[in-house]
Amino acid sequence: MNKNCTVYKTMDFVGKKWTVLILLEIFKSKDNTKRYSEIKNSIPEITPKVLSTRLKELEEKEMITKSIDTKEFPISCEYSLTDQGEDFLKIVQKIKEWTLKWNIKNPHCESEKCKDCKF
Amino acid sequence: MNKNCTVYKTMDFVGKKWTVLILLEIFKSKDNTKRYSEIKNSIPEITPKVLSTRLKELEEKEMITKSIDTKEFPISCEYSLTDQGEDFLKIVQKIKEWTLKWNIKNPHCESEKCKDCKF
DNA sequence: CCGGATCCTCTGCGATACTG
DNA sequence: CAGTATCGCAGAGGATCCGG
Repeated sequence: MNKNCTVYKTMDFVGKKWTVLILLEIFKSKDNTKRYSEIKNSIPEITPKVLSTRLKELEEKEMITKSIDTKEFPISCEYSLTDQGEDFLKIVQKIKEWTLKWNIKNPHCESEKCKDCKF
Repeated sequence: MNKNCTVYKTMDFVGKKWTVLILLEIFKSKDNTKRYSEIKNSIPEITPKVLSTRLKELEEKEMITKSIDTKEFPISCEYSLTDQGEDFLKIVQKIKEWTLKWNIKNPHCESEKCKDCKF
C-alpha cells in the first residue's frame, strides 16, 4: 500500500469536501448541466473560493466540462457531467443505499427520494 | 440540500483522509481483524494521531469494533469490521472498478489484484 | 448583475517526540 | 504496543472586492 494505490488516488480526489455534492447538484439538473450560480445557490454553505477550486479539479479529472457563453450578457458559465462523471453517480447511489440501510432514520430522506438532495 | 442530506453526511465522514484505506486494510486481513501496529505498518504515511482519531470515528459510527487484551504484555488492541463496515467495502470495490474503467493505466494495479493495496 | 479573485482567520493534517 | 503532546503549515471558511 502506498500512494500509487488505486483506491487511495481516487479517494484523495473525490473525498475532498463538497466534491461529491457538486457532482450531485449537476446531475440533478434536467440535462446534466448547471450554472455556477445555480450550484452556489443549491449548496449555500459552500464558499465561492472552494466551489471554483473544486470545479477546476473536476474539470481537470474530466468529470465535468465547462462552457462559457460570452456573447450574451451577463456571462454564463455552464458545467456539464461527462460520461465518466455520470457513471460515478452510480457509486453515489450505492453510498446513499448503504447509508439508508445501516445508518439511519434520516427523517429528511424517505426511502428513495431525499427531501433535501432530491436524489 | 443542506447538512441533513444523506449523501453529505456520509461523505463528510468517509471522505476524511485515510478513512477508506483503514477500512481496506482491516478487510484485507484473514479474519477482518487487525492490530493498531499492523494498520500503521501497512499505511506508513499515516501518523499515529490521525490513525487513532480515525479509528475512534469508525468505532463511533459502528463500522469497526475494538477489543483490548490487557492480560498479556505488550497490550494488544484489535480492530474488526462490523457487518456494516464489511458491507461498505462493496462500495470501495465499485470505486476501484470505476477508477480502472475511466481513469487510468495504473501500472501498480493489474486488472483485479492491486500490487499495492491487494484489493 | 455574474463569476470569480483576494485577504484574513481558523480548523485539520503532518512531523516529531514522548508516555502508560 | 498503543497511543498522547506539541508544534507548524496547508487548506477550508467568512467577508469583501473586482473585471466583463
